[in-house]
Amino acid sequence: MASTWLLKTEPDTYSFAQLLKDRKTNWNDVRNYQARNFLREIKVGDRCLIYHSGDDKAVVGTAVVTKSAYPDPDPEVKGDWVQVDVKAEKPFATPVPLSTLKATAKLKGLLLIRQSRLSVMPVTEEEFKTIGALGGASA
DNA sequence: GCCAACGTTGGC
DNA sequence: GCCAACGTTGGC
Repeated sequence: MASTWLLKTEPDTYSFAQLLKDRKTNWNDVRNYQARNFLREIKVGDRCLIYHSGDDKAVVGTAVVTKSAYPDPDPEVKGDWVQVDVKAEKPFATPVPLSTLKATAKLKGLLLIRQSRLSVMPVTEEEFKTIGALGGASA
């Protein structure tokens, strides 16, 4: 059974718009053990919310996993880090800002709110649907 | 193995 | 630009 996740990115570094343009990308540069452990649990077909930190601070769209965790192939990378491949699914008609996430009772448990520095985190099916509805995505 | 110091991230 | 949260590092 597929899981749902939230992936955070700095729009200056790699934006969802760029992902839409590329259609798919390797989600690399995660350098946090907790985030890495979540990355390893991600499976092909899992759906992800894409969140922009920094200036946007909003969930901007969804993506689908096309390859589960594999070692970062960059020889410069020291240590046991992994990445996954994702393809763009759809952009939200209306990006859902952090302030809205915080103001929504159903989303009180979001890890994003409790632990803002985590860059890869699980979300529940219900949270995924709730955020999708707020963003105007058709399920 | 503990804890203080320090660095980084991200929101305001 | 500041501050809070949290992770990492290094001394003991």
